[in-house]
Amino acid sequence: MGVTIKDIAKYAGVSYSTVSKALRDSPLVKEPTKKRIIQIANQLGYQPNVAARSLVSKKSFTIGIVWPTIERAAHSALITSINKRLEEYGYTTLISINEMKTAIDIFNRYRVDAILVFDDGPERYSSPSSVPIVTYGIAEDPLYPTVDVNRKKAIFYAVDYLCRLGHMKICYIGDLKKRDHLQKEKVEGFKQAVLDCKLETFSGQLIPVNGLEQYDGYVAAKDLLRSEVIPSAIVSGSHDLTRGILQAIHESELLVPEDISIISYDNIPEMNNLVIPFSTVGVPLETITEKLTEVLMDTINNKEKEMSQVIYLEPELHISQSCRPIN
Amino acid sequence: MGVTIKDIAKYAGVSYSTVSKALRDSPLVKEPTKKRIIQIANQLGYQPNVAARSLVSKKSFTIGIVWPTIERAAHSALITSINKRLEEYGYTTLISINEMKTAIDIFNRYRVDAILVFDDGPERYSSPSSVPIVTYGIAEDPLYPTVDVNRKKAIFYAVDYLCRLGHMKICYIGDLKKRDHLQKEKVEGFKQAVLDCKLETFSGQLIPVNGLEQYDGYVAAKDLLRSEVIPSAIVSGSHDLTRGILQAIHESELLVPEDISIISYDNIPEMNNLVIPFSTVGVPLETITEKLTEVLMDTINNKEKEMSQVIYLEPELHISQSCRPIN
DNA sequence: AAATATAATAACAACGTTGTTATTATTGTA
DNA sequence: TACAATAATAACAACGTTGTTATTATATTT
Repeated sequence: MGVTIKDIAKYAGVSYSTVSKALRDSPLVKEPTKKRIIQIANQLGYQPNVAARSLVSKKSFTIGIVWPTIERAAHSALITSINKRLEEYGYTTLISINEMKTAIDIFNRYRVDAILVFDDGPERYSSPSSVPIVTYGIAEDPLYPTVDVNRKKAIFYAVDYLCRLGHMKICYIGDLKKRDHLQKEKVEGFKQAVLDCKLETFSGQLIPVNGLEQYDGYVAAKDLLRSEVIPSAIVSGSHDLTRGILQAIHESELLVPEDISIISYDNIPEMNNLVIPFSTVGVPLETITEKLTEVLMDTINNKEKEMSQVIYLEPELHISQSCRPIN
Repeated sequence: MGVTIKDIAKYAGVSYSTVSKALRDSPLVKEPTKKRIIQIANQLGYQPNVAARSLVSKKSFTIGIVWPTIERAAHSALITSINKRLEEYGYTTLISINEMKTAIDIFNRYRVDAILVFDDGPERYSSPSSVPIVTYGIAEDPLYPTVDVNRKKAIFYAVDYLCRLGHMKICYIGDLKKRDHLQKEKVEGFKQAVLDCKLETFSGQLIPVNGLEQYDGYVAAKDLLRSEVIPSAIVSGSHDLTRGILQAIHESELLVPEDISIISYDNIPEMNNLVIPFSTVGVPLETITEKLTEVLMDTINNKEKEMSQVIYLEPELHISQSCRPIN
């Protein structure tokens, strides 16, 4: 069925080892021969068999991405970006949407060169893996080398910015559950900022959501707007929540930022596709991409020793049009 | 690095071929030996090397999914469903988000058993592939066996339903460009229904969008609501557009379905997460999953001859709360 | 022109697995 | 007890590739 180097060899009247070398552009084969072989290979539609190649060379030039939360839009932009970046290094990415443990097993069977795990959610299994793993997500007590965002600082920056604009009554909408470390950190950042900036504290300042989907944000914001104390600004815990919050606000005939200011965690291109370009706080997509790619390459090239186990990325404040000063 | 059957063999004091048979549960190896070997394999964290296995057996039990339009939310639910269904057949799925041609090449190198292409968009390349390909999408002049939705009928049903509710002034929001066959079909269904149901025709009845994202729907609906002729009902060309349309409607302080009825193409679970549960027209997710899985399995088992090149799925009307009768 | 150095190609082992064939151990039968 | 029949295990080739080693063809030196 598939064309092999032996087919090419027969066709070209050379040995198959010569074909192998010719296709890998080895200097050990004469230029005209090389050219002729490549020509024949193209003509026959040859595709190297990854299985055979990686069996002997122990390299697959493939990175497995574990992405169980396929619905999370925030990640699709990042994955697209990483895929493109890795391509420049000659690496291909393959994605599995199975749960973490299963996906890691699959990629181990495929002997990919490294695995990148998008580690949302509080469930965590350590899976025995002979393939090196890098995670993007939870830095607390990491099972593997991890790239993480300094979420606490991110939310701190958000509040600080609003404070500098003159806002005194600020709410946070996000996951308040204790067990989810990712979300907990953000809450801590918020509390810290409220304290440091000497802002008002009031009951109902921290608004919980049931999940991290758009709808959860909608419901939470709806509740908030129904209450008597309406803040002058809201900090939203994630992109998807923000969309829901916006929905609720529009239904209440309020305008952003005239009537209420919002700033969102998550710094992805989609933030500009909202009704108004959004002010955000978070690590720019390219920065995450760069760092993750770098860590992956270092891991593959056995530079783990020189790497620290956890890398924190510094968030940035991105000012756009969703917040206005209070006079 | 990785544990091989030879390691297990050494450990168990048997030949590696016995290990191979034991792990594949062959009757040729004695029960106690088998048990002991499996025990050791687990203990050592053995993962079979897919490369070696598929090299000799010419089977990988893997299906490659080509999904260049990773951002399209509508597909993520379908892919999740298919992944789960194929698992029941003992197949693993791997996803590539590279452009169609590249992705097909990659999966050919990996010698997956079949490739499933999500073929949105008008750009189409035929790539030489020794691995069988099935596409979900464009049935017109298909390059490979294709599963498609009868979109024309779907939109027809939508209009017909609105008509039976008494609506006379109905708009269609969607892509009107000539070159995109997927979208063109829907427009045809709309025109046909308007004719057959003897509905009003008026200028501005067909509202074009620039893309298929939420924002495109928002802009289009915004335009519509600014014009003097506001219809009593809207047919939306896709889930993402619908979200945008809803946004615009809420901003105009109109209510669905009290002030305006909407029905949307696309029949995915997310439709229930909108502000109100949505009436839709389309093929239920499970039906698509079932058919795609069936076609993939048939393709792998060389039953192409018995298969027709194009399979049209029949859409269904799903009535929920986004449309109301006109009295 | 013969001997040697070098360039080009061919041959072969290895990677980890499976399926087939060969060998050895254990029965059952006369 | 000896012999065949069968059960259990071992040995080996093959899959398509790469890297190393062996062979042959060509160029260089004297």
